[in-house]
Amino acid sequence: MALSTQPYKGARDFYPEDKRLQKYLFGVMRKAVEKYGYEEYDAPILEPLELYQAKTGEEIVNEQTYTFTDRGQRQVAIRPEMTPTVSRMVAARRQDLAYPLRWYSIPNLWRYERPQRGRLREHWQLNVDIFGVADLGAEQEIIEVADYILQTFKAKRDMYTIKLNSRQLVDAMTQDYLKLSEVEAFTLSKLIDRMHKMEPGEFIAQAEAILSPSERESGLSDKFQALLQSKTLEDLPAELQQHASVEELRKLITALTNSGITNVEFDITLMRGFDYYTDIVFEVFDNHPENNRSLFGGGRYDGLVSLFGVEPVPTVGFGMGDVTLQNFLESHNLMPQLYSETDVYVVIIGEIYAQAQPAIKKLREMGLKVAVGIGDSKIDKQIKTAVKKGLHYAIFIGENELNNESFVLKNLEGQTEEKHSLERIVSIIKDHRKNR
RNA sequence: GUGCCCGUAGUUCAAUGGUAGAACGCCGCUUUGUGGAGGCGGUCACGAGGGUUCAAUUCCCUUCGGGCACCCCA
Repeated sequence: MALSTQPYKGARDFYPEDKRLQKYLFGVMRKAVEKYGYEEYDAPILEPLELYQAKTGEEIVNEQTYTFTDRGQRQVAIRPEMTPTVSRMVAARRQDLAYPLRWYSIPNLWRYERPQRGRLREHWQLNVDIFGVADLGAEQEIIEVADYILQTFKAKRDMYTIKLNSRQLVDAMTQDYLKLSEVEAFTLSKLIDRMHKMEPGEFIAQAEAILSPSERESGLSDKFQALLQSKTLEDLPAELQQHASVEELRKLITALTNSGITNVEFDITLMRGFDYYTDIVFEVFDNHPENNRSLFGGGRYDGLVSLFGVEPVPTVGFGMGDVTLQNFLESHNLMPQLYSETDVYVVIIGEIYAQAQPAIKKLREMGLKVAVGIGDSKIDKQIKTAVKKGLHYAIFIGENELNNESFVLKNLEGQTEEKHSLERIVSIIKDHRKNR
């Protein structure tokens, strides 16, 4: 029985053309976030399991995290997300760092799931966080950065919507306004998270199941449903309008709108999966009918750093997954044509490989990325190889060329050939590289 | 973990209760200093196991693999 050539379930092989795409995506991300002064960090893919047990969210830790016991009997997890790790790093140097801290990373993360569209077991996720800013300026900047990245990918505003909510508003709603117990409030928040995926009747039935009999009788269910109909902050009941979080959301929406980000809206049903969010949360939704889903999101998590026994550090951040981003870009036709890194293929004619070396070396010294047709004596095969690799140019080097110091430059797309000196060839190819 | 769909050449697909075809690809030849056109030739497949049957790639079951949705989430 031969070995399988398939990659591990839910993980991807990156062939050169795939890696090229990944490099493009990551390159755009890096360039965008660095424009805002964010610095790259990294960390191990393995962490002690208990790092995730405190705040990540029950299901993710218990059922979706890859774990094993190492030879020293330690419980080890393959990181399912980056936020606990970066919080650990900040806590470790809590006193030494220059706040506000602007950090980013593009780690690969693992979750044991059944793969499907937009979700695999291994994915790469841009994590962007700002540490040490307690006021709304942090949310504003983080959302601006998130938006800027999409803009850099040439997305238009009608392609996506940025939805905002506040965990504090949700708490005020469930605990103060509806007077639910903490357990009921938590269960209800998870249910609200799924509201848009359910039939209204089904949703009501499940919501009522959470409430106690006396709560049902006092008409709480109606009150609750009316609440969820709120499409804007102004639709909220007067009692809730007084809550500080409403004013915060209002300020944030105004600030973002003023800076040109007009596709933001309040969404009372937005929850986010992680338990560590403490205040404002946001999520970016794809508006494309074929890919109508959450793309990525984030929010404020002021309590994580202090889990490591140091003074709290207020934090806002988000994580953008590569798989969903790719779906987004494909749905909206925003994927660019990508080319090989290699500039030119040298076709060797005859047994002159050794004699051709100085010319090849010169091409590289003058700045070209040069692949040489070794291993094949036949010219047609060498040309075919270059075409198949998607290169634009081939240079022929044979006895005549070496004697005359004039080389045939073949444009593999236009099927044209010109004879030039090496210097001239290099400048032609460099021009082409610049313009594509 | 639950549900639905699907496993046939390298790839995308087809047909059939009597052991399979195409397209593209690949290899060779078609002027041994020129590819992508055309021509000729060639290469390569029924995921695995069991059952029903005279006979299974086809029907049934199991298993493995893949896809999609749910759960959850990026």
